[in-house]
Amino acid sequence: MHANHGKNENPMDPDLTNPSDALRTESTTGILGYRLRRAQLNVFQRFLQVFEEVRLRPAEYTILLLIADNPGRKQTEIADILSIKRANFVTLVHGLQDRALLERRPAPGDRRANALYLTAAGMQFLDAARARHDDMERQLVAQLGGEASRSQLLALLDRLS
Amino acid sequence: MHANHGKNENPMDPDLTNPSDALRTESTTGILGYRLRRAQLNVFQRFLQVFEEVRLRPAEYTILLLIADNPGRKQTEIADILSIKRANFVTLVHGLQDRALLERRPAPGDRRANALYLTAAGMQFLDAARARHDDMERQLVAQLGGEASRSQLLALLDRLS
DNA sequence: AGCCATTGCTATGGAATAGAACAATGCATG
DNA sequence: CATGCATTGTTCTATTCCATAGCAATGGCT
Repeated sequence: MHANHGKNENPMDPDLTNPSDALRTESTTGILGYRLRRAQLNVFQRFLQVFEEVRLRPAEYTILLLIADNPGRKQTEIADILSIKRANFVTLVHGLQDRALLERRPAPGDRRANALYLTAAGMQFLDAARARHDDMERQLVAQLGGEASRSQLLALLDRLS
Repeated sequence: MHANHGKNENPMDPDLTNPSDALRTESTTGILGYRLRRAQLNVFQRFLQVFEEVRLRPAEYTILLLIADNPGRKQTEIADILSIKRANFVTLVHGLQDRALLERRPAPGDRRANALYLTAAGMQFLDAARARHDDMERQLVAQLGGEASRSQLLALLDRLS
């Protein structure tokens, strides 16, 4: 399909125009992983900018979202869904707890586990964050070319997950 | 990986508190950045597995590809294209040079710069890597549902980069 | 009671990424 | 050609993310 190897393209046009010309990047543009990473980095970069003001990072945002929709779940459950190791999840949860955005209450029936809940401040904070994020998402959708493109992209990404 | 063990399901209490029920994840499934990250992590994970045997990481693969298609370019040029900081690029290039896959020759006309070239071993190594990667890519395309889906995905990712 | 799994946690290491600073060199302009 | 500024490769360092190992407390099963 695209196994471009070494020299090819147009043999009549041997690139003798400029010594410090643009580089040839065809070999990377066909790599799905590379393109995925570029796009993901770009989107995350925008997220970091938008949320720098409120000091919220992508992982933290998804944690708050999940707890909001699943109050009372154990740390491990939330961490597993997000594919975050239990060990690393501790720091994240403690950070959010220190900011009084969530609570760790003893889980009923299991004295080992912590049940996670958003505080009132946490819910309020999350609402604001959601609004902020919705704005960002709208920009991305506009960049993609519309809602249809967005769902198309999500469907394709789903097949890679 | 392993979900609930399915041993807590008593017919007596169906879902009063849903102790080990599936979590609600709708809030995250609509987030482009989140989905991008999941897919990218998955693809990278596969790359790492496939290339563990030959000890090649994604960044190194793209470096070799770019040098192969642009021999004699300066480090900064290659690094810039890949959005790798000059400082971090040094380690990567030195590692590949230590493995005799590439050479840093003095750039003609600029005694500060290094011109990068693949060695014969480097080209041979890259050819094998390319074959290995093409196999992986074919698997991904199959997962996506065909070549049309692949180019569609690439086009969409392009709008986010 | 005994054994194993799970939960939250600490400690630690590796890898990616970013910034500061520096010597050598290039380059432009006066 | 002298001087000031920019660039190149480099080292050092800090931060963040991610993975593993291990531990005390607890749960659950037999």
